[in-house]
Amino acid sequence: MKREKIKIKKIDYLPARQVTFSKRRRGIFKKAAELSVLCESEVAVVIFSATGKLFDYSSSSVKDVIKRYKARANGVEKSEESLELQLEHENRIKLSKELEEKNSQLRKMKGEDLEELDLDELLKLEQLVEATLVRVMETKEELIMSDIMVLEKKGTELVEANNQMVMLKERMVMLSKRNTGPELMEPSESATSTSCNSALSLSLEDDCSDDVILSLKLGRP
Amino acid sequence: MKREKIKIKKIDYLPARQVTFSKRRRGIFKKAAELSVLCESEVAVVIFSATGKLFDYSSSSVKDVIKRYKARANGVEKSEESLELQLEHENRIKLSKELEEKNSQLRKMKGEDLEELDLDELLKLEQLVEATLVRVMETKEELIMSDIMVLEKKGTELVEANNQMVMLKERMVMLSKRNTGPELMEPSESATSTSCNSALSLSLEDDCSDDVILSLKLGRP
DNA sequence: ATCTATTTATAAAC
DNA sequence: TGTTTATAAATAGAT
Repeated sequence: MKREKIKIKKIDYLPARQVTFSKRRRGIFKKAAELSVLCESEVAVVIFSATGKLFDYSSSSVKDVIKRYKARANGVEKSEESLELQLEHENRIKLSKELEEKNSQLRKMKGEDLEELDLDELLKLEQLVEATLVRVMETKEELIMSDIMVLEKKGTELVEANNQMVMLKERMVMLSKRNTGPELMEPSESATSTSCNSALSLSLEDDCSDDVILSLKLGRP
Repeated sequence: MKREKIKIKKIDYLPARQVTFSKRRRGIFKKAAELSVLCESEVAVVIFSATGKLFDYSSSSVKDVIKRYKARANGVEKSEESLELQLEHENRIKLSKELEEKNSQLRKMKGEDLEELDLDELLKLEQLVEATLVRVMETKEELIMSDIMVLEKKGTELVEANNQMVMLKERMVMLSKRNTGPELMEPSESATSTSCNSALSLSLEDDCSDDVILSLKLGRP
């Protein structure tokens, strides 16, 4: 199976010509579609086969593109356009430029197209990006601290709740001792709590496995 | 230098988009031209850039193709076409088919597309080609023989002319002997001539270098 | 506009 | 028409 370079002249052999026609036709339509998307342009392709069959493609509508073509090709000048249309056109141009500018800025903020910038602009961009970075880190710290405080508060509440439960249990044990004797007496401990600058480790334990057990962690992994 | 696959979506970066637009636009026009030539079809491409600039290409005339498109797209039926046009069309189709058939035959005579033929057809083609070959060889032989005969005739004439010249010369020598004495007497020879079936070799010589000298050859090298 | 590494299109064969 | 494959052609990115 080897594919040869072909000369661009009529393909004599009919079956080959038909196959080539349909392959290349699809190829052109595909290219036209790609161009219209990549570059936001309006494209129309009209093809008549040797036998007179019509094939067409358009990114929008062939007829619209033809209308537009005729308007242009017949030399319709700006003076003939309505004022409103002119204004619309100018407005669109202006908006496009603005959008382009924003796109450009955005890309630079993402570190793209930096080779377009001179040293001064690069320094400014650097400052801008650094400032952004600082704000981001600050915001992050704030959020973390806020989370920590929420958790510490919850932890405190839980410690409190745990202590109350422990006391409640002791009371229940004493009550049951009075009723059934002292042989079921158990030891009891107080809960502990630790915290450091950017990480919180909190643990509440009770010797008895069916008691309340809490373990919370927060920090950079 | 690395070229990446791109996604078919609007190119954000304006300069890149402009470059791509012009490259691909030319690409499509080229493909359209190739298709029209390879497959004898009529192709028109109309492109409006994002800024509204018009670019077009057509194998014939964009306007003609558009006319044809409109006639077709608007559902102009055959009944609306003139009778003359219908006849023209039918005639063209017929001629195209004939041409196609001739092309096909010609290609087979050149030994192309032979895989399309069955054994019977191949045998016929072989006979045809062999007959052609025989005729070609015969014609060639005839031509050669005719050339040989022409040359033999010319050779004979030249031998004759040479003999006459020799005789003339002898007479002149004799005449000069009578006037100046016998010391300048020279020898003289008769010419020789040989010929065989398909090659002729003819040579006429005289001992004296300023006499007539002829050497002719014809044959397969 | 020019240069190439790559991707894409496609001619030939099934 | 659809699929496959080796090769030609187009082209993205860089200059």
